[in-house]
Amino acid sequence: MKLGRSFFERDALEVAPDLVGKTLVSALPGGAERRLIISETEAYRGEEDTACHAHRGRTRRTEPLYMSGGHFYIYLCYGIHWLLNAVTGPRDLPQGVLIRACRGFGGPGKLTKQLGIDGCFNGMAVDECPGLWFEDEGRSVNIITAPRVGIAYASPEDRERPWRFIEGK
DNA sequence: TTAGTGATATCC
DNA sequence: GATATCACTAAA
Repeated sequence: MKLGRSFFERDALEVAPDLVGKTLVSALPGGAERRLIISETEAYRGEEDTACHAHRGRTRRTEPLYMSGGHFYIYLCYGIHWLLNAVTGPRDLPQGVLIRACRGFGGPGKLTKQLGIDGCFNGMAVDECPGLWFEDEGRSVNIITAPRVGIAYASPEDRERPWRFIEGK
């Protein structure tokens, strides 16, 4: 069953662990579908979170984060890698969940490459996007939490927050 | 460990 | 205008 916007209109800290075990589906050119099971996510939570892109306020890049939950936020990192986020929470509260990995794929940049994701999905609604969506296949998994990675610039307390969610066994 | 890559933010 | 930064990856 396809996940609707209401799934994402909750706090990022609820959505991020819920997303682990869900299926990410992309429609490739030519009609094929690629289905991947999400195995790792991270929550970014508002202007108060110094690791969140929005912590310096609203800019053109972070604009999608301020939309209501249920939209994609996709941006180019290091000039090479598209990173996929799902926007969560109410409108005007910049929260999001970074999809870090799926089963069989080790990193956020690899994921988007594998799924053929690029900036053209940025800002699209998850339930109105013809090429990319989430599905709930009734899978339940154990979750392991850990500190987020790659955010050395954040404040010490934000660096330590256990807002990374990994599929356990 | 380090080079590569380019959009974005921030500073003149 | 310029330059510093960056939620990464692959090669060595």
